[in-house]
Parts: sequence; structure tokens; C-alpha cells
Amino acid sequence: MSLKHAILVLLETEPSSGYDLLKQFKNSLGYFWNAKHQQIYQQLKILTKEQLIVSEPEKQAGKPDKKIYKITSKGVDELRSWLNEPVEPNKINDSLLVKLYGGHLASDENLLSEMERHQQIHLSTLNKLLSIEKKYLSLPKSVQDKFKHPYLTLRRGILGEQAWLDWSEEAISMIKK
Amino acid sequence: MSLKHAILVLLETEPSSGYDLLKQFKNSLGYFWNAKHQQIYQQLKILTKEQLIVSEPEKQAGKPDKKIYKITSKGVDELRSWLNEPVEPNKINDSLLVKLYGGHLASDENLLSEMERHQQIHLSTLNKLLSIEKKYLSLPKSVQDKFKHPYLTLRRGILGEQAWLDWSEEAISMIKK
DNA sequence: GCCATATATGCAAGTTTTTGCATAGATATA
DNA sequence: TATATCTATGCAAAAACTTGCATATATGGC
Repeated sequence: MSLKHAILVLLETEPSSGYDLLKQFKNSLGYFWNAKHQQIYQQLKILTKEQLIVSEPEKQAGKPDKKIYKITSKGVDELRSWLNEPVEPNKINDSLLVKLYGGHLASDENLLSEMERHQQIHLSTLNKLLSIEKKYLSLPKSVQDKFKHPYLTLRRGILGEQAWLDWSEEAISMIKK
Repeated sequence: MSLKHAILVLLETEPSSGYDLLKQFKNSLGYFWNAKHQQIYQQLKILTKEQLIVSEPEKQAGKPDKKIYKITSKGVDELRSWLNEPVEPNKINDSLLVKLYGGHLASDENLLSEMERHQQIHLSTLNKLLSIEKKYLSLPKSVQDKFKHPYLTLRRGILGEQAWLDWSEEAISMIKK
């Protein structure tokens, strides 16, 4: 389980609310982590009980109040020790490929429209990631250095999405034949 | 949940035992579906209760007996109707990227050895997939046509692994700098 | 002879994730 | 002015998945 560590790693970079974390996962880090809001809030409660993070309420005008969580030194220790352990390769369960595998039972129109729908999602993700990269590349070298590791994961997102799109072109033309 | 449909789609192609399905996921289809044996056997029980599949025992010499499951017409109906519904894009939760994201808290040696370990896994997966592709491409065109859809998913595995490896080269040289 | 791995299946308990429901003010859009 | 979406958090139940344990035969390597 590393929702725990995904949260710790983000809080180590910057104190955030549950909602902030949710937005990060949704808007930029979805290429490496995904979680529903219920899961995040629940995990924040658990991490607080384990004293790996602490929260402070933040009053906001015109919006509901936030709870800002920050990592404790115990949390940093936990994170450091987790970083030293090997991790399993990423488990893949891809329903779209299940669907394509059984494609002879479906119509080509169905498959093609599904592929195109997914293509649009991946294309918009790619564009989002490319615009984040653009921002990063415009930063001074010293700041770039500081965010070298997150950038390296961003590159994974970009190369991954590009490969997905390349494959989808190939797949679509194979279905059409 | 589409472990259900992953199993149905494989049984639609060929009647198999739980162990056969497990081997397929492990040895060739891991780029699109992964499941532990306990999960598969449990799901086969559920699918049997739902009458989407039926089993027959097969006695084997020198090996434990097998239960060969095959899809029923009700199962094919279920599969067909599922194939007509849109599926969600694949949820990604990649611990390795979490680790890299927090890489400034770890040592470069640690990160590099982890990357190289994963590289080897991905490389051997790629080789396995390429050898499956080779076999496929040596089949007569008529048979190729019949397995067009599974092949198309195999291509996803291949392009995906190649992209992963390309990224890993880039990432390793960035860590070293 | 021992140990690991492959074949073949399964129960039970625990953990993780999803789904459904709930609240509540603010802003944007038609 | 209704409706949708965004901000912000949470409980509870159900479903999915993992981990630990269990059994039994066969084969290959040291």
C-alpha cells in the first residue's frame, strides 16, 4: 500500500489540505497516482493517528474551512525508510484492453468510438503534462535542479502518454482493416 | 470490476482451468491484467454461481486434477453487453514513481539500483512479448486475422514496455547528473 | 536426500478501494 | 432563477484484493 507514501511524499514537498492533494492527483499527478476523495480523507485521519502528519485548520473567506496537513519528523523518517525498500512493479489492470481482446464479439463502430474517446482523454492529459513541462523548463536552472526528481516522473507521464497515442493510431488503423 | 470480464473473455477464446488462466495472466497477459490465484479461483466460483460459466473435471496422470471451465451462452451474452458499455481509462498507481518523486530523500545509489532492477523486469517482459509477436507473425494470414484483436493488445504491451525502457534510460542519466 | 519450483485448488482473515449518501456555501452558465 | 460545478470534508457499507495458511504430487538441481 503506498497511498500512504504518495500522500507523505506530497506533504513533504508542501503542506496541503485533503482537497489540495485530491486536485494534485486529478490535475497533474494522475499519471502516477489516483485516489478518490473518501480514500484521501480517510488516509489523512489514519496518518494523523500514527503521528506521521499533523493538521491545522485554516479559515477561508467565501469557502469552507480547510485543514492544512504537514508532515512530522516521524513522518519524514517513515518516508525515508520506505524509500530504502524495493517497490513492486506497478500492477496493470486495463479494461480497455480486455475489451479489445474480445473485440471480435463487438462491432467495429463500437470499438472505434471507444478508442477515439480514450484518445481524446489521453491527448488532453498529454497536453496538460506538456504545459507543466513547459513551465518547468522556463524556471532558472537552480530551481529546476531542486525539482529534478518530480520532473523525472513527469517525463514518465509524457513518454507514457505519447506511447499510448502512438499505439492507438496503430490500433485504430488495424481495426479499420 | 472487470476481473470478471477478463476471465470471460479468455474463456470465450478457449476453455481453461483456473491455473491455466493464472499462467496466461502471468506469462503473457500481464501487460493488461494481473490477479492472484486466490482471486481467480474465487471469481470462477462466483461466475459459476451466476451461470456464466460451467466446469468439468479433467483427470490427469501425474498431476492434480483440473477443473476445465467454459463460458455458457449466458456468459457470452453478458460479455457482449459489457463490450457495448464504455470503460473507464485505466487507473494508474505506480509506487516506483512515488519513490522517484521523493528521490531527494534517498541516495542516488538506491534510486539507480532500483531503476536497474525494474529495467531488467521490463526488459524481460518486452522480450517475452516480442517472442509472442514473432510467433504470431509467422502464422498464416488467415489465422493472423482471427487473432487480430488479441494481437492489437499485444502491440500495446510491446509499445508500452519500449516506452518504459526509453524513459528509464533518460531517468537514469538524469539521476546520475 | 533436500530444497525449490511447477502443477492444481481452496478457505479465512485482513486490508484497500469503491460506492452511496450527506452537508454547505460560492461561483459560473444558460 | 434554476442547474451545474467547484470548494471542502466526512461516515458507512459493500466490493475487491492481498496475505497467510493448507494440501498433494512431480520434477529438476545440488
